[in-house]
Amino acid sequence: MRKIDPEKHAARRQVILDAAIACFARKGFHGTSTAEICAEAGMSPGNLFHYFPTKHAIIAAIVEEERQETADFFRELHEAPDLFAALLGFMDAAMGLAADPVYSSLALEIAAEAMRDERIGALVAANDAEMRAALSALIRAAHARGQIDTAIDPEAGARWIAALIDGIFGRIAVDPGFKPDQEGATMHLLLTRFLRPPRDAASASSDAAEIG
Amino acid sequence: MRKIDPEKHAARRQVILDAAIACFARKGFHGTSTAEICAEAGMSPGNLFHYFPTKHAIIAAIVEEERQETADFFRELHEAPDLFAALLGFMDAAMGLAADPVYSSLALEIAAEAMRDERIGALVAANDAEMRAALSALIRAAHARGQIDTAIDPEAGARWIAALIDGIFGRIAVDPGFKPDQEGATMHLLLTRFLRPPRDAASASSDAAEIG
DNA sequence: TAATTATTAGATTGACTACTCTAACAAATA
DNA sequence: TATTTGTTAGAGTAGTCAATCTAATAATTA
Repeated sequence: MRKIDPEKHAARRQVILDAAIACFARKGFHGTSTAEICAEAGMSPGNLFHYFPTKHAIIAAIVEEERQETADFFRELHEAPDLFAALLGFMDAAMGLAADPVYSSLALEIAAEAMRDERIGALVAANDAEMRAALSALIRAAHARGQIDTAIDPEAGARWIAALIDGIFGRIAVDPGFKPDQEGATMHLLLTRFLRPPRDAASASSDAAEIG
Repeated sequence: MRKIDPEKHAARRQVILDAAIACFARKGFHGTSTAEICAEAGMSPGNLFHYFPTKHAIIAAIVEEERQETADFFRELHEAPDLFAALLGFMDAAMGLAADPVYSSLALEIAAEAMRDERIGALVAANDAEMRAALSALIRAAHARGQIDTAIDPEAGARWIAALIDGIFGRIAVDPGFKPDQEGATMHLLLTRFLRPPRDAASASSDAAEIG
């Protein structure tokens, strides 16, 4: 008998995923036919459906791939001496990804699909929760080292940092004048003012008073 | 002969638009068939296509409707005595809209469609440019009154405020724990620290130094 | 009232959809 | 070598899609 070669199998799956990513970024999930993915991947529908049972399974695999990549990125982040600087580095990396039109189109498409299809929604929500958990852990560690203002609640801070990342992708989608490589300075200023510990106790408490 | 009654005509169009909004929010633009819109609107396809030549024209009309509403909102904003407070009010209103699942689904769907269809993309970009122009004008006026830090460039500031709004909708899409009515305080803190004039000149310049 | 035209219904069309089926081919084991 | 089984192709299926067409009806004006 013959056994399945896991490496070859995975490589073949990846060919399909890469083709699907290109198509979904170009025309969206529902705007792409399985025939188009077949053409991009250079294979027959019989072959494609040998590796994925449904079109839905393809986008689910893409979301899972995404999760892996984000998790890998965070694994290295905690070793940095200055955690606030590490956070800025993470945000710069997010800007770099957003600058890639394929990546940003895909991210937006997945977010939209998450609202329509609750199976995708659950996967995306899990990814997001994982990222926010890493971010709030980073904030907590930075609190201990005095690198981020303890007035910032770790969970709330993580949420708004995540919102800012979502916002970057939103800008790419609707604002052709938003150039990631020129917007880094303002983003750093925003994050610095939002998160950095105040120089003296008085100014921190007066900020808090203003938001009442 | 018989002339077209503009009021009746507009009302009938609105029935279709409202039905389409409900459908698009539920299942997305490409996930919704014209037959579904007909069912929701309670009319035949012949009738629907009497008022809109294509399905695309329907979503285009929805985007235009959106533009009107945003413009109306900004018209009143400039008369406020405290422009920073007015901005916070605007952001609170955005959070209120985002809390409506129909509105937020639709906004995300339109953003995703803007990346796929350049005709929609152009409409959405025009809306966004209009909103950012209003925001930067508000920042400039606030500069003159000392209500917003002059270290914030009006255009860059407007871009990142817009990014924050996009981010709110992103949170709604992927983070079920994001409750708009509980996140206002952190948002106000972020905006206050980002935009408010510093209490003394020294701290403003030291912020600037940190982002180098 | 007669003529005109806006409005509406609903069956229909041809293209397209995700996916299946059958069968051939290729590789690896016994 | 013989056999098993993973891999591939491509025609085919049942159904859906946006949009059209024909024709009937309702409202307005002359």
